[in-house]
Amino acid sequence: MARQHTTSRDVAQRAGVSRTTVSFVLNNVEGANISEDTRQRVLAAAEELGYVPHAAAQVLAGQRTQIIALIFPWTPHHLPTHVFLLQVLEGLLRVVREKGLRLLIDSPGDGRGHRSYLNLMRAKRIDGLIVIDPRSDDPALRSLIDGGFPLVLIGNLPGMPVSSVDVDNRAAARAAVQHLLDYGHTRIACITNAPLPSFTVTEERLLGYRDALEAAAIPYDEHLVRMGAYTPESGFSTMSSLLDEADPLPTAVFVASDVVAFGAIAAIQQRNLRVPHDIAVVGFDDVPLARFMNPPLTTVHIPATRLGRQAGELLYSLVIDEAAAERRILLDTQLVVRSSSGPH
Amino acid sequence: MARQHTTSRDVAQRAGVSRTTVSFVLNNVEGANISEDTRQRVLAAAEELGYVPHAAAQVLAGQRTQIIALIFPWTPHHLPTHVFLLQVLEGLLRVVREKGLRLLIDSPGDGRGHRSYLNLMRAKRIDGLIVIDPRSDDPALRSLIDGGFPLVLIGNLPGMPVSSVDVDNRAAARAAVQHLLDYGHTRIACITNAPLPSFTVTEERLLGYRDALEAAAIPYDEHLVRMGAYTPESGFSTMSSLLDEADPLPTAVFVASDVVAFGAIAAIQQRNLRVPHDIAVVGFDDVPLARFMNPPLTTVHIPATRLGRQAGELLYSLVIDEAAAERRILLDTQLVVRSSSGPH
DNA sequence: ATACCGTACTAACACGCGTTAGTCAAGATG
DNA sequence: CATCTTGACTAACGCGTGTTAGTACGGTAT
Repeated sequence: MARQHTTSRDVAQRAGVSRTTVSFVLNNVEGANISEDTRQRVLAAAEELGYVPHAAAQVLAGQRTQIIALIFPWTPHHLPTHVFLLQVLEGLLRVVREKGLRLLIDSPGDGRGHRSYLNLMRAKRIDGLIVIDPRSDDPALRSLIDGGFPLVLIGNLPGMPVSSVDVDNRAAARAAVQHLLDYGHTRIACITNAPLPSFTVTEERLLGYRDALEAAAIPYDEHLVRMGAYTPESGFSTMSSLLDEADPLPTAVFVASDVVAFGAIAAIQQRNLRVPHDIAVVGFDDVPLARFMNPPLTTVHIPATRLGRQAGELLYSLVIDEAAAERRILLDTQLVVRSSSGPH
Repeated sequence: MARQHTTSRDVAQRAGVSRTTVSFVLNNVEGANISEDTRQRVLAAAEELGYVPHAAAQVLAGQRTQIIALIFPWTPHHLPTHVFLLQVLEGLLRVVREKGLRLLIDSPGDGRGHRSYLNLMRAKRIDGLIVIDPRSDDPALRSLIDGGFPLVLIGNLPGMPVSSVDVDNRAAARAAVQHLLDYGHTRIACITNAPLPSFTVTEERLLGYRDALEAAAIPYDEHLVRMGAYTPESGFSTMSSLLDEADPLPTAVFVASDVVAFGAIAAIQQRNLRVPHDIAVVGFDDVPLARFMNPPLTTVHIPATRLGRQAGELLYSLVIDEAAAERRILLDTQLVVRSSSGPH
């Protein structure tokens, strides 16, 4: 069996040169003087033997791993509805491919010790990582930042010296609610996501909601604010409870996440209320399916693919240039008006 | 700066023992006789120094990489609508976590040479891999199989000696169409996915469609069969063309993929036709959002999460036990009847 | 008294690569 | 002629681990 890894020694032997020469040739080392003749001999030998350098050996000899990691906060259970991840992957995989890297994915989970994604860096398994929706109380993140590891956030972590790519969630949410105000709505409910205190994203969107109301001099009514949990099911149930309990009913709802909005719309329609006629709905994310819903969903477009791409490129620059300074990039959002929202 | 990796030598020095002893202690080597006293000293030293073994060095010394890869055939561009991937990830990440592995993801793309996922194995970067929707004309797959690398398919590759986890797409599609026949429909259109000849999945679903028609003695009408492309957009446009050209209109459509069905439904509704009243729709996949559509989508449930889990466990057994025989696992599907289908 | 044996360790090798510091011959220079 | 450069290579080290083959030694059996 050819179960034996062919090593650079095999190539050297076949080409009748030393292992060093093989290394020089295959890595196109600048200062090395290799005659064109032997160069070709080495290349031919490597080709014939199907030589592929042993990754671990290269790493150990001081090279980079050529692997970066993407860490996302969603547990496996919640994953299937997080289309956002796919969009980020689209952008990120493009960069990864361009740069000849590989991508490892993981979620922090409860992963203490060995399982922690912090160990990915400590064990030098990866060159750097991207963390989506970082939690401010994550100790692993602190260690990474303190350790000076190449790290890019998708989201933000106020006050920490770390590179990030993000959107202005607060302003975007405010614009979405403003859109409803412009339509004449004054009784506007809000379904945001789980109140994990350290997830800044949902909090910011809630703040944007309050900003808009405040600017319109509409008092904040906590009975109109509910917490979903990233899933359409949670949208369905929280909207249902809202319809049960709110009196009078809201005439519009701002839902801080499209997939949750899908569930909310289903709940509204199940009661034979019509969207947007009886209740207008605005979502957040502009998931690919949003425009194919019935009715097509008015929502805030987040350039998720570009977030992924920019994060990848930023991380790459950090990996290549260790002295690179931290950078914070803010991408634009855009309100996409479709048919789920309308005049009061 | 503590930019220096702490090695097992450091631990040895601090505990006042040899590096070998450190290795014995930390790996709980069976035959080694280590006194409880020094054992504790070593453990303490490792803890104090925050020692984490260098992954590459471990691999080079003959250990496994503890990394497996998931290869999926969708280009970045098509990724965002492939919720199926997220579902598979849900199951797979669970296994990966249980076994203490890491997961690397990639798509074959056009990746020749260095970029090919084949090189992941050749460079010994991973211990094994899972390939979704394998193409029979993929040369990398052949090499992997011939090379005896640990490999599990999600999907199938008839006639190849390789482990796989799959569902019976043909039977499931047949059941879905039979459901429409039972409702009294006789003019049933079909929207399946791109006719890449080597993707067996879509072909099988089309065959199931034909099986059902044939059993009901309904002639196959190629004008009622269209090719989508995995996206809601493609569902929208193919359905639109079907509505333009088919005469008389079909009273039901079998769409071989939920996300495409969403687009198709949008196209139907845009013409002020009603689902299921004017045209009944049955999808395939039972994506998490299917039951929250308007109307809720009748579809074939695929246990995608379990596909991921089983594939992971199967792969793990192949990695651990090199002599393990190939296995083919077939999971059950189930028709989920909701409101997008109804009587003629 | 000598051979033996289990306990508690350690020296040294191998894994496969990148790379630094050479070697050696041929030609150029003083 | 002696010295220096240059071209074309190679011997040998280090990366950090796992592991095999040993060493030293106190205590038993013969």
